[in-house]
Amino acid sequence: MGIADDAVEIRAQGWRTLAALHGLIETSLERALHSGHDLSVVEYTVLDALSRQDGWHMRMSQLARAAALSGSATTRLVTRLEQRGLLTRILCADDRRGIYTELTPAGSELLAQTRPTHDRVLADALARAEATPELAPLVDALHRLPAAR
Amino acid sequence: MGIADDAVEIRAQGWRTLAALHGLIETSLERALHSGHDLSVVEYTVLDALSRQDGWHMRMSQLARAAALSGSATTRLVTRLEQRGLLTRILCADDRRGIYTELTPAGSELLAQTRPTHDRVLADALARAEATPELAPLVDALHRLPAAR
DNA sequence: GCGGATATAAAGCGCGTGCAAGTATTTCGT
DNA sequence: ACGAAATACTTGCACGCGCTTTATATCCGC
Repeated sequence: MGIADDAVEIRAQGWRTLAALHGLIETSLERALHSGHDLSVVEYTVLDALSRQDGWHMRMSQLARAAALSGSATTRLVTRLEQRGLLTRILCADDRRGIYTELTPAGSELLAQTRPTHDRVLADALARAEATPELAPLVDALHRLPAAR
Repeated sequence: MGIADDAVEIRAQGWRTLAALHGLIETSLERALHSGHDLSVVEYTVLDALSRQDGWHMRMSQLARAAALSGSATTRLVTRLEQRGLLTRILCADDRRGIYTELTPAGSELLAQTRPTHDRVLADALARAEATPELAPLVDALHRLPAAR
């Protein structure tokens, strides 16, 4: 086994760890948000991304990138949230192909109610991951991430 | 904003980064494996996990954990792969409630054919991620992960 | 032995996803 | 200025997933 093979194995190992941690967190969040606030993780992600734009709007395609979703999934997700009155579609004047989305007051409120749950469950999931030998190093790295920017 | 709020924000930021990187890799792999070898990422993960046990078998529940899947999904996944002749169910002698799964020669062969694609696409996705400012630090951390064990 | 817990299967249900095809609108080449 | 190519979003379709229920076989403590 040469150096190149090692590199391949290291990447694969890293990816497996990443996937495992992601799965753990996602499952925890999914259950908590769904049962407590009728929101899926992607839905929360979208609302959160919109709120982070603070008063400004986002295009569907930007939203798709932010949530790592396909175009079609984004359309339906936005439709879903729009019908629940959590956001609004705004046709854009300068490029009439584009559609902006914006949080409604109801959307902001639901997000505010949900955020504590989200943060608590996230902290909890990370703590559990840290107690798992295979995942601990990644969790550590994650905590140190902002310093590296 | 106090120290506690900072910690919450750091966790959320880390989770967003993790999710973004995971999504990028998963989408790349999904497309490549599906179009090139008729395998989904989960299916590949399962075959890979089985091969890594090297001659030994895995229980359904272990498989479920390894692939971050629910019980029902695992049953169907194994059934699917079994019908394609890639693995076999083996009733276990010592605990006859349990069912072991084992790669067939055909499964090993398909895995061997698929692995190069998998590794290439993974390397490629990581390279693209490293070129993205927000993701680069995490990718770095991932590379350094094995050293931290 | 007997009863409660555990491991898996199978089937039904609703749901969200990606892909491919379709429509509208803008941009570009000449 | 006109048609082709590119872009933004939508819709039809098939598929896999999670959850729940029903069923079966097996193990373990008492």
